[in-house]
Amino acid sequence: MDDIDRTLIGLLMEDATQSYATLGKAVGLSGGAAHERVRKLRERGVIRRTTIEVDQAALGRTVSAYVLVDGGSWMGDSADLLAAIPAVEEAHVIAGPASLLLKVRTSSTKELQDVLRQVFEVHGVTGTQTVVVLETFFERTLK
Amino acid sequence: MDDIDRTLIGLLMEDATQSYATLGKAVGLSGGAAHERVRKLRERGVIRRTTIEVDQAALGRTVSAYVLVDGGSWMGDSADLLAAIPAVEEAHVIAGPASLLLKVRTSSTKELQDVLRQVFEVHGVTGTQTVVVLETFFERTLK
DNA sequence: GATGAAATATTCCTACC
DNA sequence: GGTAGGAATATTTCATC
Repeated sequence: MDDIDRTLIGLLMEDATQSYATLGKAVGLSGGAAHERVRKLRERGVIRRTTIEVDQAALGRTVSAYVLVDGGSWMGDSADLLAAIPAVEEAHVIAGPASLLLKVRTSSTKELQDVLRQVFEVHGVTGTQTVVVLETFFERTLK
Repeated sequence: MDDIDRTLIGLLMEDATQSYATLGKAVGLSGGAAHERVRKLRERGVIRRTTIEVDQAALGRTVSAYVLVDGGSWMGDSADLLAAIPAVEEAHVIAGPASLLLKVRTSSTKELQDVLRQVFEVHGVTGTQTVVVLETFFERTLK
């Protein structure tokens, strides 16, 4: 994991459709060598997968919210139960004012309400506090 | 934007290295037709770009935190000032207990402290409240 | 909009350094 | 680890429906 690997990762994050020949040129290697490095980064799990970035608003998901969850036991199957709610994008155990923090994305505030109801059904949850996003300045992936 | 488009988006989110022939077969179209649909989704901005998903921990970013910012004017150049801090992954204007919510990812708590110092330098910021992530159950992209 | 096929480009082996 | 070359595949364009 050297600077060349890090540069390759940065280039692929910007545009994963580039050819290995182009990538190689950018880091001073042959296409084959660049290909081999990327293959190993994938193999080692540094690169998890190649994916597309989708405009969530274009898919109708216009409501974003963060939900602080009180009392949810962070053991057992909480993670699975939360993962089973399709609108929950992230779930973290936190140090601070609550046990869990969720990021939720829905197509309406009504659907958000449904999600909160489902969260309440997770064992041990005693309360939620919801922070609704009014405007997103940016959501980016770090290099 | 029909069900076929939505299926194509879902398939590409899972694996954007699939050939158009494979994608076409999965939705009952020829490779050329699948290609044309994906091209239009890109053109219309529904698909923003093709990128890689990176294991942040493998890059040394092991500390994640959410920062509630009080008093930050959400007008003017706040967005630009926050975007200039490389560790800030997301910045949202929120309705609730604070003006802004940031997601921050750093390689140490010391670096997190530096970031908080930089946030304080943004015009109008009167206070911050930081929620440190202890464990991430999941971070996924919604279909 | 979709198809099928031709032209072009990329990926992915293999052999070698 | 890297290079180089070539066979196998994929992308992209285009005429046609």
